[in-house]
Amino acid sequence: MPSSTGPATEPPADHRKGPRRRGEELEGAILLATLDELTEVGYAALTMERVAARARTGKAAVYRRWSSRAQLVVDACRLGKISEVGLPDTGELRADVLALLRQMSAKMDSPLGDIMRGLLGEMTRDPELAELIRERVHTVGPSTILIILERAVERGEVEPWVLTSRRASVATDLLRNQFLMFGAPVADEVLTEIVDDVYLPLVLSPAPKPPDKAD
Amino acid sequence: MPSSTGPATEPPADHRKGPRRRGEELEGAILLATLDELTEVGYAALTMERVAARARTGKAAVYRRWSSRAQLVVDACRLGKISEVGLPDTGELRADVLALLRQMSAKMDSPLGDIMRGLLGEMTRDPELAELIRERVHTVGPSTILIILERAVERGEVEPWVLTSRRASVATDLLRNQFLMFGAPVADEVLTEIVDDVYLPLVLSPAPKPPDKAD
Amino acid sequence: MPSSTGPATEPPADHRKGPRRRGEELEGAILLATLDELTEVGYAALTMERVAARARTGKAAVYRRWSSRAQLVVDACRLGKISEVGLPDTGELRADVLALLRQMSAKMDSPLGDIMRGLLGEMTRDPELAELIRERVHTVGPSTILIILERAVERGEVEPWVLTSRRASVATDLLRNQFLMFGAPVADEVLTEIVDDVYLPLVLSPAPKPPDKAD
Amino acid sequence: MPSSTGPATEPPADHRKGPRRRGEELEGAILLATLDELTEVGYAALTMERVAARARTGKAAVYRRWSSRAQLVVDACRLGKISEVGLPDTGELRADVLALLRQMSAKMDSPLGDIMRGLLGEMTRDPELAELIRERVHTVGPSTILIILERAVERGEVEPWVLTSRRASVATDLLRNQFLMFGAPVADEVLTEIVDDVYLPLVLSPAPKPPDKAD
DNA sequence: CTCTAAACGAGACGGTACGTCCAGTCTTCGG
DNA sequence: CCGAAGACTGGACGTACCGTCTCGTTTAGAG
Repeated sequence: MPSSTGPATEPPADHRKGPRRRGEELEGAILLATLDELTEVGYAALTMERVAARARTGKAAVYRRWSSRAQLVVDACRLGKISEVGLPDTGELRADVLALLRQMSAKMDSPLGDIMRGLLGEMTRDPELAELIRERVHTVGPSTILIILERAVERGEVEPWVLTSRRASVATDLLRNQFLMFGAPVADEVLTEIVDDVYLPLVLSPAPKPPDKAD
Repeated sequence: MPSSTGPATEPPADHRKGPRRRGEELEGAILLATLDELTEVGYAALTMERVAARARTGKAAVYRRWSSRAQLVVDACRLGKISEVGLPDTGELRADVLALLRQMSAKMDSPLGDIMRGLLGEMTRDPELAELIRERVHTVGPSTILIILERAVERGEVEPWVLTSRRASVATDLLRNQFLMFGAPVADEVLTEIVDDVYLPLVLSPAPKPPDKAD
Repeated sequence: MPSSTGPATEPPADHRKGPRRRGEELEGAILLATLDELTEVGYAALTMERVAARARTGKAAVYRRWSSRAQLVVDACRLGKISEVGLPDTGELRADVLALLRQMSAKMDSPLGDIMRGLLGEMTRDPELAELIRERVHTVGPSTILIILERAVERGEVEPWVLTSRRASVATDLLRNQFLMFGAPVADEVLTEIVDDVYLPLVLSPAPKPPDKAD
Repeated sequence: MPSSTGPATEPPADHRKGPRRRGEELEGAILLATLDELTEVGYAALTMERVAARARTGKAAVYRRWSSRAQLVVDACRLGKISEVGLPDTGELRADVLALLRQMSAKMDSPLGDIMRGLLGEMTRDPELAELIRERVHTVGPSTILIILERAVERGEVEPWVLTSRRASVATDLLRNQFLMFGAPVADEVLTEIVDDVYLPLVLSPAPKPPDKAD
């Protein structure tokens, strides 16, 4: 409900009369329009043309700021805080991780799921964009789970070396994979399996010893 | 180079003269054209129009068989055995898994990587298609790793319960996630990390005990 | 309503089972389908494809018998007696002619009007077809008005030379022109004008003398 | 030969470089392309696609201005003055009329004949278009013959009431009918028959008296 | 407080591809 | 072996967007 929150601040119906929007005001209007389009028709059907029309501006004003659909959408998500997740803090590692996975799973079942799929497909074309997308996606999980782990370390639940290990992000990585392969919603049973059968055993076990053979 | 292997069997340049292709012959020609397009321009730039032109037929003949780009590409991959991986058999679990991951990683660095990304993005739109894609993708890893595990079980390296555990496919799942998030090629160091730091500890450890609390 | 009169004689729904229709039976089915299409969608939108589908057969079966849409429609009209007009016989020339024009005008306001327009447009392409169409169109007027005139000659209303004069068909020619230029329905006032202001003065006046100058 | 007259003014071969054509310039280019197509392949084979390609523009630019083939062709004819006829002025009614009919007959034997046939078939579908066509066709005859008649009235050859009578346009109406029914070229003998046997007797005779019975 | 340069809105432009429909031709296979 | 049924090649349909561009207008900010 991006734009429905502030109808009073909407621009007048016809901008040929009245003051013309510029700079940040216009940028905001375009991003809002993008969010509306994303929720209504989804990422795949979002076009620059429709976004411009919805924002009551011209395509040039959009292209001047974002050279591709993907970049526009990434920015719109940032504005909409669409991919924000709360930081669980139950005092126990297992509950924290499970809460995080559930939040992520809920996001994936919203329009954000479509968006994530779509953006992943465009990462090949533009390395810069790829970096942007990774940052976005990472805040939905990896960076959060690190904080969760740090607290567990402070509580003594988890040993410090885990924080820099590949094991740290296995839970969110597996959830992401599950979503991409099987779609949303992800069954809660799957989440508990990931936590209890895979993740907790990994982060609670002692440090692995390096393999005998390098290769 | 799908079609370049057999120029002698290629259809004549102009089908207005000469016998008209039908049924399987035509179907094969279309799929070959699809493979050629995939390798030349990639999945994102593949269009029904170009495929039809390249196969020297009309769009209708293509749409009669495949109602969408994605379905066509899935079938073409099947024909081209693009996603086939060999079954490693070194007599040792670690080497087998590492060999599999390396094969998968190589595939992901070929046009198949693009295709995989693109198809994942279209899974939302069509559940039937989603199932097809899952089957395709699963043969590139999950089904193979199960065989590898079974052999390890026979050798006594791994306990049988692992075969039905979520742990079984963690290696390929993490690799897939790594590719989707960070692109190809996947550093060999990452593969060994996945194997030594995550996968082997998981499948070689004793069975997890169920959590104390259900939720 | 060509086909609605005899649903009992309709072919079974699926001809892949059951005996195939051949020869006259199939021919009749195609012509019926053509009439149905003509009344439903009109001449302009009639296609060989739809006719074949409606007759539950293939296009080749249609093309084997009629090499063009126009020829098919001409035959269908013949079957449907669409262009038939009654022969007025009131005992008076003016009333006969007026009755004929009114009949023709009514026909022109039915689907036949569309058909006539359409066929006239295709006469250029095929001289054989042109001849067919002329015959069809001529029975709706010229040939009938000659009979009317013959009776008037017998009654002594009209002099015999008129029968072989260009004047004989002026009434129907003008009506046809009026329809083609201004569409149907043709106002009754126009019909009486044609009769009283043009046609009767022409056929009731004495024979014209040849012009003084040849050119 | 619409476009062949001015190769020097032709647009550059590739409009992707250089300034884009807009407005009237582009409109003119499209109409020229239409005229060229009309003379080369005729009305029936004229397609929006070929016109756009020939004018080196996109289909959208054509559709934006003309929503149908017929409207485009009508405008192109207007530009090409294809249906223009000279105004004969010999000082004698018979010679004037004959000259007009011969001009019209010549036009009908040119591509304009095809065009006229084709457009007549499309009048049913679109009343607005029908009006446009009528205007076009009317300038090729009816409006001209009225001027001829006016002059004859001034010379005393013809009585004034003829100008507002249906008789005035009988010559051109019959010629048009002759063309549509029997095609072009119309034999010169037919033209003289229309003039000497039908038209002159009609316009030179005294005013008709209204019929005794209204119906 | 002008005057200029940039940004804006609107939408036309030259293209590409869409998915559908149809024209005619050719192949297959049933009767 | 004929012919019915239907798949084939080819191409036009009218629409939607792409990313660029032009046009006139509005606005900010420099002088």
